[in-house]
Amino acid sequence: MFDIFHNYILTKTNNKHPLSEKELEWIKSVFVPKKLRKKHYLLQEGEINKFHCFVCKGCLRMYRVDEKGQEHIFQFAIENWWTGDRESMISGNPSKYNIEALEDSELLMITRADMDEITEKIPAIKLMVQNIQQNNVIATQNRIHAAISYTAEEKYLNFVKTYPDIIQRVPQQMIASYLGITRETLSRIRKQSAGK
Amino acid sequence: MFDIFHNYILTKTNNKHPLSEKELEWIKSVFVPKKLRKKHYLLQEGEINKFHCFVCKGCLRMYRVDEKGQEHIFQFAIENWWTGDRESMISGNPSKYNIEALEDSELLMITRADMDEITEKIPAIKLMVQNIQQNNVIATQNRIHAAISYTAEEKYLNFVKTYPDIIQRVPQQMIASYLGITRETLSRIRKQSAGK
DNA sequence: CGCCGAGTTGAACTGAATCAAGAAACGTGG
DNA sequence: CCACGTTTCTTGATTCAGTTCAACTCGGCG
Repeated sequence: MFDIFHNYILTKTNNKHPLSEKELEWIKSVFVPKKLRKKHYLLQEGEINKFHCFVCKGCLRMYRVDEKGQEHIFQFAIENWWTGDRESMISGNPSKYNIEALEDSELLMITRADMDEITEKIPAIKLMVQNIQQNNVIATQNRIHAAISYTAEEKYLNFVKTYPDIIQRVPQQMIASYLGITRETLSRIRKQSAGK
Repeated sequence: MFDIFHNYILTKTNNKHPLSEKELEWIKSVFVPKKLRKKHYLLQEGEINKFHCFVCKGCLRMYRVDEKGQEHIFQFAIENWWTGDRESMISGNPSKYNIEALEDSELLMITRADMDEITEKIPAIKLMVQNIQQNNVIATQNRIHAAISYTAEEKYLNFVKTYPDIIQRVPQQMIASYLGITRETLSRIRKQSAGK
């Protein structure tokens, strides 16, 4: 499991800051491996999110249930993604989100304090975190633009283009939920725009 | 102008890391003051965004124009907010956004490199940046939730609650654009839900 | 004083939601 | 490996929230 993470760090840092033996040991000591079976939960509404979670293997969804009982997916996380409710982690308040494994998954978990410390003290991690934050800013900016500007069809086509690897792994209805449209609408869109 | 910024830093850091004379001087040397008249632009589509901009006074909007000629507002910025197209800054690509002053405004601008440096070397700034990033993560998470879950009315009421100070300063139609609804719909919502 | 941008209101229209019913696809246990 | 139940996807009919188009009001500014 740490091989995957190690590799991820190298990629994120363009091998510019290879990890020393010592640093690697330290990293291994602060991350907690966790296996999560399909349909099991990493976080449930009402709990306080204490960990950043790196996905070595598998697929998860982070979603919220509104007053009408409707589910809304905030994020999918597959290999080499991070998940966790950042709001709960930052504020210390109970989370409004659930994080559920859609496949059997393998994770590496780390507390916020440990993460802050290794980020501060290991150059490779610092670079990695910067890289993640930047990608996140861009992705977020684009997601908001899509949400307020696009039609249902445009939202779907944009998603396919942006996350081709996720399309194949998660049920349609969850894509619909992520996009803020109904599964019926998505089904019709797919039929109608097949081959575009 | 720097008084306002200095105050802002103190607030953001709970006075835990007051700035030394030297630090203040340094800060003054890397920020460039800029006045911008109403309807003038801080950034136009196609330009590369080079600066982080802190708003000391005034009000701006950051928006994008889609293929159909429709404007979509990504952000409003009033006193004590930061603005700028982070995507363009990070990627170095031409921006798809415009930033326009809605009122006569006074800004403090700083290049990314300078910002990175003072963030690294001045503890108060580091704390401030962390604080901003955290607020940003939370605000963003909530905005996405609102965009994919709420009805037009809920979006508006949520906006009023979240940004009561902005409501009074910007035209209705721009609020509508920010929320991803039409000005007519917003007008009807306001009439119908008056007093809620 | 006249014009222009902002906001409102009405009527017609439409994209997407809702409701309902089947058809595939999938996984699990016998 | 098949049979059964469950979940996912599709399709149709209907409804509705929100858009579009158009006309009109209001307030401010030049």
